[in-house]
Amino acid sequence: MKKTSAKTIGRLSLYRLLLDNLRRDNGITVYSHELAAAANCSAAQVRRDLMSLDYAGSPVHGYRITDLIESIDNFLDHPQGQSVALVGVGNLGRAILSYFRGRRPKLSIVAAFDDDEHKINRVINGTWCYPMADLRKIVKEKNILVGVITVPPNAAQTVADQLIEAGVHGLLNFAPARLKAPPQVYLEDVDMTMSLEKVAYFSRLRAEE
Amino acid sequence: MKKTSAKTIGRLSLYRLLLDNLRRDNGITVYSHELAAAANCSAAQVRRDLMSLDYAGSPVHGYRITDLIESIDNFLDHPQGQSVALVGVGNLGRAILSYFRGRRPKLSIVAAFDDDEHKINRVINGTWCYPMADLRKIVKEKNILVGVITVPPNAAQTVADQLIEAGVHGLLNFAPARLKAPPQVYLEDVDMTMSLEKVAYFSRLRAEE
DNA sequence: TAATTGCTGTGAAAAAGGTAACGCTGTGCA
DNA sequence: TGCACAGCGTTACCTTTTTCACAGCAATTA
Repeated sequence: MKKTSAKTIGRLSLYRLLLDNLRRDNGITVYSHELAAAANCSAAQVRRDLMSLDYAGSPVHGYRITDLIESIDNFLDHPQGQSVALVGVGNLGRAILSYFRGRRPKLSIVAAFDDDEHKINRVINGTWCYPMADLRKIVKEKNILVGVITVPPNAAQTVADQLIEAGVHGLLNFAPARLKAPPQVYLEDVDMTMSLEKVAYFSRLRAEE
Repeated sequence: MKKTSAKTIGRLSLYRLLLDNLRRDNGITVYSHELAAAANCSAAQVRRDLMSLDYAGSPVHGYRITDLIESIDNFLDHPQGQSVALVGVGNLGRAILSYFRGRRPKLSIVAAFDDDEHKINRVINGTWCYPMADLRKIVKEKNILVGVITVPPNAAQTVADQLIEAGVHGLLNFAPARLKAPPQVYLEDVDMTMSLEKVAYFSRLRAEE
């Protein structure tokens, strides 16, 4: 069994989203080129990505939407579901709590953490907010493997260390800082400044033509 | 002159952030391997990325921090500054308005748009919020080249079309949907669901070892 | 002065990622 | 029936991106 690249994993997640939309519109089957058009990529790309799954489409009818979704679910999701913790209940943290609320049945933010007395020990945007001091205990209790970091950049590394020490194996970092983590921890940065500056740069190039 | 890849542009933006931190800590010079350590990449990568700039480091002292920052500024920023519009002042939109507020002098969100009567015609998180009907007029008036989309997914394409029609050449899309845009528009998606699912997948793999 | 050191810039090699092409299969139609 | 077709899975190829390796250079040391 050969391992699947992070890019492919990302696209599988995207395909699932698009397939959910198609199913909602009462679609039954879909061809690779249709999925490709929806995903802004090539049909060959789609077919290649789907090779990671143990589901084969029909050359005649394409892929059965429900079956394909189920295959992606089996591949991406943990059967018992996975719990996520979010640290830093500021503007961005709260927005993300709302954003993910109910989005994926098998992957939900089950605990938020902050230091602010006005935020702790109550429900914020649907999620209970604990004090930072309880982080280790709750992460272990709830068997949390994934941490989302939405604290200011100068606090990000400390928070990451605490999460890792508590047993987390994946971090999604929204703070504009690069974190150090041991190799057994998967680290993904969402750097909005970087993204915006990229868009600004290329929009200038395109506009000049 | 050979064109610079999107990945390199992103890393240049990252280097600038890291260099700003170093300068704040009274650093004078920096070696490629130091910058690489801070950026979680290789020294060769750093040196190659910096080849896009017309600034050369000294083999003995490395790079002068202020000079390097200035070179990146010259390369990435529009000399007169660039204006950005944000559409969709929900939870995420407001968080992003706060997030970017004052972060980059040459790149600022100068207008927000929404349809909600409670949000329009007033300042929200430091930015004036206009009704959607004024989008075309304001974008042209303020010479806005970049649009940030933080509306629900079913409205995203319509908003994108309006922005493009108004003359925008770059879109930063936060909605979980893939947008269609002509080739003269640069399109970047920030897909938080995808990112979280990627982290969840790999955290599971790492934890199993 | 001559040898040594450590880092830069850059060509060459390697790895990763994406595309094109082909054999295969089941269907529709003459 | 037999032929053309359309799309899948897969391999081979090509492009992009990253890493390796080394010449060159200024300071330092002997």
